[in-house]
Order: sequence, then structure tokens, then C-alpha cells
Amino acid sequence: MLPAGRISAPDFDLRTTLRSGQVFRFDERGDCFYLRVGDKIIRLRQEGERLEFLGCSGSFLRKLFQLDEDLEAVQKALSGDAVLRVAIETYPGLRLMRQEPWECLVSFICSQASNIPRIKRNIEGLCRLYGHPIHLDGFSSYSFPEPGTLRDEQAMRGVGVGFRAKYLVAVNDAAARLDLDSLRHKSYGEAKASLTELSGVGEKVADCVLLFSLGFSQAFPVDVWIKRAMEEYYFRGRKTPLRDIRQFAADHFGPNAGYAQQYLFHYARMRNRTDA
DNA sequence: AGACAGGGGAGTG
DNA sequence: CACTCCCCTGTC
Repeated sequence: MLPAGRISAPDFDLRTTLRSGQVFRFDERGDCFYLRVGDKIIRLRQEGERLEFLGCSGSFLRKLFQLDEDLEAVQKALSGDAVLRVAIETYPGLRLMRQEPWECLVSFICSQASNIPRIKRNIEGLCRLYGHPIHLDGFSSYSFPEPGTLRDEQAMRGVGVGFRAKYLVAVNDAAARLDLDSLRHKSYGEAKASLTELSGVGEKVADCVLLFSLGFSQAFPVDVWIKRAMEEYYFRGRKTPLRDIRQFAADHFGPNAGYAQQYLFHYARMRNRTDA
């Protein structure tokens, strides 16, 4: 039987959180979201603080959206910064998710030098190639490819991932020996170093995996949006090397840098969005 | 219609 | 550090 039910989800905005660039496998149908995670389809709908769901358990969602994280404490700590205060007031229910590392890593390799509609197409294409069909409530999709299945570079190019196909093969090979989950117990620096050893994984993708799946809330992924926003707000509009931006974030936001990044990123992107 | 940038990274100099 | 290329797609 399909688990179904509802849970209380205070300080949580489902729509904003899903749209904030952490996950790509979801679609909106009316007031419902169909989110795919691994081999699950989850139907979600939020009304106020009530989160209704189908296709998983309540505890699964609590972990996925980190609903037991004290968001108010984090927000309070960051609100000393005038820029962040505005971003937090604008998107008060934006939370960081806790994804499965393999799916997260593959997804963000696909994301490099790309855009959201294309990223979604590419990931969905990989699922169609190497996953199996899954269904829920009239919605159909495919499960996420298991580690070890991303071997055929040419086939993956066929779904439009381009030069990223060779990186997917490399990460697929490495995942056999590298236990991603075990990185959780290392220091931030060591875990990041392990990830960037992989071909196709630079600092940005590594920080995304560390932040969105491995629980390193000090990770501060710097993409072009964050770079522009940081230069505008904290470097007087001056072009600034990535290294200096990362250092500033670590000094200025500390252990909550990841949340700062997420609020800044979403705020900056919504100000002049170019896609759906 | 051709150039160009788009939620990076690797390889050079 | 500052380049260039990498694939592909939508846009101007």
C-alpha cells in the first residue's frame, strides 16, 4: 500500500524550497508537486503549515526537508547581515534539503555550464536510459540510475549531456570504490578534497554535494549567480576572484554559510529570472 | 543565420 | 591567475 498522510511543517515553504535549485526532478501539477527521489515518486501539497503527501512516509519527508532543523536559529544568526535579512524575510520558508549523495553528485555534474530546463531534461533522460518505470497517482517517470550503470558515454551523449558524459563515466567508475556516505564523517576540507579528486568535480559541484547531501552547512557553492550577487553586495561591484569570495563567506557567515548561499542565490535569481 | 551565453571543469601558460 | 576548449540548446 502507498503510505499517505500529512505532517506539520512549520517554517517551511515547499514551493520555494523545490524551486531553489537544489533538486531538479519535480513537476508542478495544479497545487501538487510530483517529486522524484531515487526510485520513489512523491506527491506533495502544502496548505499553511500542513504538508500532505503520498508515496513515502512522514519521517522520510522530515529527513529530506530537514524539518527538524531549527531554521529560526539559523535565520537569527544570519540576520545581522542587512542583505541576508531582506532575503530571509522574502523567503522565510526556504530550507536546505538532505538528498542522497549519488543522485546529488550526478545531478550537479549535469548542471555545470547549463540551465534548469536543460538540466531537468538531461537528468530525466538518464533516468529513462538506466532507470525503471515508476508510477504514482497517474504520474509516470523513471527511477534514478543506480551507481555503476553510467558506463556508456555515447548513449549518454544521446540525451544531450554533451561533454559532461565523460565526467559521468568517471564518477560512475569512482563511485564503486569511493563510499560517498562515509565522507559525512570526515572534516569539510577532507571531504571536499575527496570529491574534487574526481574528474568533472570542481569546487562548485563538490560544495553542492557537501551542502545538499552530506550535511556540511558551511559549504558555500559559488556559481555565476552567487558570484555576481556577492560582488554587488559585498565587494562594491568589483570583479572578485572565486577564492576571495569563498574566504569572505567563510569569515562572514561561518558555519551557516550554506544557508546564506541558499537565501542569496534564490533571492538573486528571482530578481531577474530567465526561466521557469 | 551566426554569435553567444548559460547555475563549471580541465588543461595550458 | 587568466585564458581556451568542451557539447548542446535557446535566444538575440
